[in-house]
Amino acid sequence: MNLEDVAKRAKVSTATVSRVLNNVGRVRHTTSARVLQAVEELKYTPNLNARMLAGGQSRTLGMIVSNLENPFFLDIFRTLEADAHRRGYEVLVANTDYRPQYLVSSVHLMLGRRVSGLAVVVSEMKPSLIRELAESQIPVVFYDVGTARPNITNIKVDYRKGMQRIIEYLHGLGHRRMAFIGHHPTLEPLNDRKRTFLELAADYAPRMKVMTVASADGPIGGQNAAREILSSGFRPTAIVCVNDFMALGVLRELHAQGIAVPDEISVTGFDDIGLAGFVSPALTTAHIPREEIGHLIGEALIPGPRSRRSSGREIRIDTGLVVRESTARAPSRAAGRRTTAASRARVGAAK
Amino acid sequence: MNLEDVAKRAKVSTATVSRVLNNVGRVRHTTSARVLQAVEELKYTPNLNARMLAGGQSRTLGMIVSNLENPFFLDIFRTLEADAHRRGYEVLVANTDYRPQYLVSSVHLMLGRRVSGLAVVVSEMKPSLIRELAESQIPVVFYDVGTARPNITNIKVDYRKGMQRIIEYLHGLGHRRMAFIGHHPTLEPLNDRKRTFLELAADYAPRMKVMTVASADGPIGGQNAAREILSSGFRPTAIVCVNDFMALGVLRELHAQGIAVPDEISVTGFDDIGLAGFVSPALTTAHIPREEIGHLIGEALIPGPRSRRSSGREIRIDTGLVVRESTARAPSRAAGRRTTAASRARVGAAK
DNA sequence: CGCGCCAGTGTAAGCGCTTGCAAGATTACG
DNA sequence: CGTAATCTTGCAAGCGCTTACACTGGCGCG
Repeated sequence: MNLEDVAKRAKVSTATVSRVLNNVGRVRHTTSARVLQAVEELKYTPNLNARMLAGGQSRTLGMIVSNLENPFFLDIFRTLEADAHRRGYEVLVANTDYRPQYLVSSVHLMLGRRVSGLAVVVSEMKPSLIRELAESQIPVVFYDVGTARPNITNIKVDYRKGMQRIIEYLHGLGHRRMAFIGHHPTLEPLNDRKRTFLELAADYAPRMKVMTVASADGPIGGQNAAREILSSGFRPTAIVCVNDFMALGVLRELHAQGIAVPDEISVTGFDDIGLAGFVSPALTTAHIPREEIGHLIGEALIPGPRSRRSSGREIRIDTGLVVRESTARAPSRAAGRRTTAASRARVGAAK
Repeated sequence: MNLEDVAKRAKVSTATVSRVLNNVGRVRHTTSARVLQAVEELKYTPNLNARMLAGGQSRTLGMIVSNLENPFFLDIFRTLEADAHRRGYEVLVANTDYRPQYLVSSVHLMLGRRVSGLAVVVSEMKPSLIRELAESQIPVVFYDVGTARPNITNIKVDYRKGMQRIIEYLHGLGHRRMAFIGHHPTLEPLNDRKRTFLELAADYAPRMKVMTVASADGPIGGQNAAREILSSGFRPTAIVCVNDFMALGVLRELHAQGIAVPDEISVTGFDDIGLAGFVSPALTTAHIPREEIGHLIGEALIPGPRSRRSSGREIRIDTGLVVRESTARAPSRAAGRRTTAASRARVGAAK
C-alpha cells in the first residue's frame, strides 16, 4: 500500500497525492477530494521512513533519560511532548538506566533516526559523546551534564544552592547529625552532589556528624540505604536524600522500623515530584521546576518564530525549598528514643 | 555523511560498506577493517530511516499506553523493552492520556513508522481501530480491550475474579458499607469495572451499602474522589479503588482528614504497583503480573524460533490478592469514631 | 595448463516519498 | 479570439540504504 496505489486509484500522479497529503502547493479541490477518498478507501498510511528520507527533516525530537520510572524525568518528558505535539513534532524517548553504555547506544539510535533535536537528561556521561554531539550539527540540550557549545544548550539546576537551603533549614531546626543518601556514586554528576552535601554540612557546622550511603535510584534503593544507616549504629536526626524518589523508600523503612518521622528523624528529598505531597508524612524537599525545564528544552529544540533557538546558552535553574511534614525540630538529646533493634549503640559518626 | 562518503574514504563500494556494517555476506578482513576505520574517522551513523526503507523491516515495536505516569503501564513497557533489546529490537512508546483521539493518531503514527509489531495497552478503544489493525497484517497485541483475530493476540486480566477476591475478603472482615473509586466512567472497559464491583457487592451482601465516584487517574484523582465520598455524608468502612495509583491519593486524603487507615476505613487498590508496598500503610491490592504480561507481549510480537507467535490467541491472566496494611476488620458500629469535619451526619448510602 | 569454483567486490535496481521543473489546462484581458 | 498569466498536474531526479546479480581473480584439480 503506497503512494502509487493511491495515485492510481485517484487517477492522478504520486506528486499530486503527496501534495494533497502534505497540504502544500495548489491542488484543485475536486482532485484533492478524489485523492482523499482513495486514501480513505485504501486505508493508506504514509510511510514515515520514506517521508523522512525524501523530505530531509523529521519533525521528531529525541529525549534520553536516566530512569523513566523516576517521575522527575517523566514530568519533563511529558511537558516536552505536549509542547512538541502542539508544534507538530513527535518525541522519541530512550532510557539508559544510568548506564553509560546505554547512553551511547541511545544517542546513536537517535542520531540514526535523524531526530531534528536531542535532549539528554541524564546523570551519566561520556566526554566523547559531548564531542560527537557537538559535531553532529543538530540542536542538543544537556540537562545537568556537559557544557555549552555552539549548538548545545545547557540547562543546569543550582543543586548547590538547593542543598544549601535544605541544610540551612535543617541546621536551623537543630539538626547536627545527618546522613546523606545518594545513588550511583561512580557517576560523577551524582557524586558531585554528595560532595556538595559534605561541603555544605561542614560549612554550616564544623562539628556536624555526617554519614553518606548510596544505593540504587528508587524506593527500594532508598529503603536499602535507610536500612544501612540504621544498622550502622550511626543515628542521624535528619536524613537528606539526593532525590524524592529515594526518599519514598526511606520514609517507608523508617515507618517499618517504628521510627517516627519527623519526630525522631527528619527526612528531606529533592525534586518535588508529585508523589512527594502524597505520601505520609508529606515530604519536605527542594522544588525543581520540571515544567519550566520541559518548556526550555522545547524552545531550544523546536525551530520557530518565537524561539530564539537558544544555542550555546547555559541556563541556570533555581530551586525553592518546600517544607511539608517530614521535617521538624531535631529531638532533644534528653528525649526518650525508642530502643529499636537498629538504634543499639551510638557509634561514632562516619566521615 | 552517508554510505557513499564512507565508501569513498575506504575505497570500496557502498555495497561493501553496507555488508560490513550489517555483518552479512563475506568481506575480506583487511577490507572490513578499512571500512570500520573510515566509519570511525567520519563518525558515520547509518540513517535508520533509509535502512528501514531499503531493508523492508524495522525491528521496531510500538507500544501505546493510556497513562505512562501510572507505574502499571511503565512496568509492562520496561519488561517488553528489555525483551526487545535482547532480541535486537527497539520499542517506541506513545501515550494517549485516555483520549480515544490520541489513540487513533498514535496508532497511525506507529503504522506510519512501519513497526513490525504493536502492543495496545489502553483502556479506551475505537472499534474502527480494531478493524483497521486487523487488516494491517502486522502482529498486534491488545491488552484489556478488543478481541482476538487472525493476527491479533488478546491479553485479558480476569478483573472480575480479582475484584471478587477483594470484596470477598472485605466482606469477610465485616465491611458492609463500601465505596468504589474509578476513573473515566465514559470509557467502557473502565466503566465495566465499576459495574463488576457493583454486581459483586450486591452478590455478596444484598444489603451492602455502596457508592461509586470517579475522577482522573492518579493520586490527585484519588484524592478528589476520596474528598467527594467523605463530604457526601456516606461513610464507608472500606474504599475500593480501581487501581493502586488512585489509591495513593485516597490514602493521602484520609490521612489528611485524620481518618485512620485501616482502623476506621480500609482501602484497597488494584495492580500491585511497586509503590503499593512503599506507602504507609502499605496497600492491600490485587496483583497483576506485569512482567509476565510484558513477556507475553514480546513473545507475540517478536518473531523467533522459540516463539509460537501466538496469533489470534486470547490469553487470560489471573490476579492474586496481596494483603498488606491498609485493610482490617470493619470498625464495630459502637466504636467511637473521631468526629472530623467530614463525618458530620451519616446520611443514607447512595446507590 | 585449462577449467570450474568460490571468495570478495562492484553495479545498479529499487524501497516510498518529496519536490524542482516544465508541460498542459484555464482564465484573464486587450 | 489570441496571447499572456496563472493554475494544476505530471515527470523524474533524488534521499541513503539493501541486495540480487554480475564480475574478477586466485586456487585446486584432472
